[in-house]
Amino acid sequence: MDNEKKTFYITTPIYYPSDNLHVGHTYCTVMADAMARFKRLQGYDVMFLTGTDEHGQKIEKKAAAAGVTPQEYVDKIVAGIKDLWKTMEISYDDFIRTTEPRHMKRVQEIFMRMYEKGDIYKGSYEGWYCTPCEAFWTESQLKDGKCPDCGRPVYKAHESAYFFRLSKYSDRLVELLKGGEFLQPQTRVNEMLGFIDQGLEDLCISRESVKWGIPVPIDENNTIYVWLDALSNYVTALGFPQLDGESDEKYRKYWPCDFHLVGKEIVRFHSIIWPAMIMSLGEPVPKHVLGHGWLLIDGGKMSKSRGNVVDPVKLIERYGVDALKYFLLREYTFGQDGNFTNEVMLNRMNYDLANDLGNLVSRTVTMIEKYCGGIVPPAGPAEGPDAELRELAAGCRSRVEAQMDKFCFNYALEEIWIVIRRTNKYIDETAPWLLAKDPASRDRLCAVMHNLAEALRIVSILIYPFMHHTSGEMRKQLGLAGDPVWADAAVFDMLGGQKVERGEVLFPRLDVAKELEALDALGGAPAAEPAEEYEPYKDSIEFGDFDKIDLRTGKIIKAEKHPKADKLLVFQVDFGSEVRQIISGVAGSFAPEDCVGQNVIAVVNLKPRMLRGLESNGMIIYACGKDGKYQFAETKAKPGTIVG
RNA sequence: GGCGGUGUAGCUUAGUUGGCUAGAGCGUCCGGUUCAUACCCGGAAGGUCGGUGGUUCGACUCCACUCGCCGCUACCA
Repeated sequence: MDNEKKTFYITTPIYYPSDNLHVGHTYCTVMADAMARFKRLQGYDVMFLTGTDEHGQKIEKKAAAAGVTPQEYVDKIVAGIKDLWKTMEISYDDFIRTTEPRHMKRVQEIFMRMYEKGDIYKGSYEGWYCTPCEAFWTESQLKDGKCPDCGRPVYKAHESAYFFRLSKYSDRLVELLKGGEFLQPQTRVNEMLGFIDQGLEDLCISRESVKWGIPVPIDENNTIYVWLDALSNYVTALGFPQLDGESDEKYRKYWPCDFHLVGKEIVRFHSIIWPAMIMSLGEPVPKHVLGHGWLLIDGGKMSKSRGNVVDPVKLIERYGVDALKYFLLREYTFGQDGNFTNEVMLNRMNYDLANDLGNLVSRTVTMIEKYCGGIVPPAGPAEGPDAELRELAAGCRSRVEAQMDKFCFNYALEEIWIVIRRTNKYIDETAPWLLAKDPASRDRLCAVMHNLAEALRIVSILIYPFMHHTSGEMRKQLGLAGDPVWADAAVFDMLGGQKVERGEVLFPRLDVAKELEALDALGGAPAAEPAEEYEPYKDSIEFGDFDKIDLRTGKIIKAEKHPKADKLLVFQVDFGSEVRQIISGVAGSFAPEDCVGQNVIAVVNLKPRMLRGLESNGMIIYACGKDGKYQFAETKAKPGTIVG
């Protein structure tokens, strides 16, 4: 007998537990959860994986600063993350931590397989490293000389390391990306193709300096670097590679993955590096990678230092899991950035949940109690708007499916709300309170009540993947037993004889002005004291190294935009003995005219360098904030003075 | 600078291969109703579909140029 259900494997990224998570992380996980619940309801055998990426230098340093071991440090934060998912009722089937033995030993095995295949070789690495992001960047990737991801300073690091022959897979990756629907949204495909087009460099996959990581099996001085370590989680959690005495049954069952849900900032790793690794292992590549957008606050990225982090726990405490999940899934379009504001959220909760859905349930149950003794009547002959309501409600299921297939949670919910709004209208059209006054319309009144209950029953099934509490509460109030069955959502006239039971208000109406005030007071308060994160000092150097640098004061006597580069300013700097041309990438921070007359400190013995056709002879010293804005290092000394 | 995307009512947005009076939600104004969480229902106002110029019998939909924003990438000594 072959009754095996179709499988569905979906993942979130594994989060980096250096801090607690915010609504942005929650957003991604909520989408994955809704999809997982939806697929289960449809009858799929679902595997929903999330987890944490726990290695790396940043954790090492954070732990040291906190005076605990890295393991203790991550244990604590991971416990917090699991708590959050519990609060959010995220229905993951497995939670993988990269510090678990099941993961670590398999990553080592993966390393060995790739090594033995000749896809990993030893070399030496030099690059720019961003500690907070745990990322190496090539010179060309830096933005204003800083980490292109977080805008913080990077420093040069070099050491012996192992490399993955990423370049070898260029052609196959292009084929994969062009092939169809591997990566969505489509605009990301162009970006990735453009990236590959410029030539893929081999990827450094180990680090000498980081101790907190999985050791390279053949070299105790190296630990495996984040990509190989973290990305592998999607298969190690399933038991791949198969190890002695352990089962890889799940791998054989669920791989290749149906959907890797990731933020747009890590699309590249998931659509280039990860498939290349899988290709190297000779295994089938994942079916889809989906890059979602970010939740922005006031148009900017959510970040601790900006003090605009939204704490999901506080929102849940105040409004409930379902309301928050509904808002996140309804308001934003998959793949696009969305602006998060408390006001938009509160309005959504009021209009859609309290006014439309909550109130509809309330008025329906009340009327059935009042007019029908609390018992849902059987179906009656259809008349007036009945047919339209039935058709709309019963047909909604397939429309929801169509939207969910495209990960369009917002449109799926919109489809459901069309039914809800139509049902509200149906009450007005049929005016049960008038029917109730005339004994002759008794049958019609019952038929109307039946239809209302039916519409709500269907809605209770349709919203289950998104708001299972609300679904349950609705079903309780409608006197429905058992879990929702997806097939039942396409059928009308199932009810008759159930005892309804008026319950609590599903979603209380919120006083928006009052709530806004309360939320502000809760600590959304901007940057009261944005826990300033300072960069760790670089490794110490010999005095001799420092003494090689010749620093002098100078005065800018002329400043203009570089004609062929939008980020560069071309300065003429008077050093007393001579006037030199120095170019800096600070066009984003200063208007040229404001720079004239500015005293500066500059390195004067740097080798001259051509920048877009103009020579730069030296380097001006700036202070650079985390916002990427530069400030001059002030001096009052006269031009030409030695700084040291 | 290169490549890609995007710009539709106050806000968020729908608009398959070009075709009747460009849809929807929220907001605004007017009206209706009372079963309900001062909710719900109806109606109206509001868009020269970023700008200019083309192709076409006809363009929000195609082409060119242009402006704004966004992403990837490059210059940042």
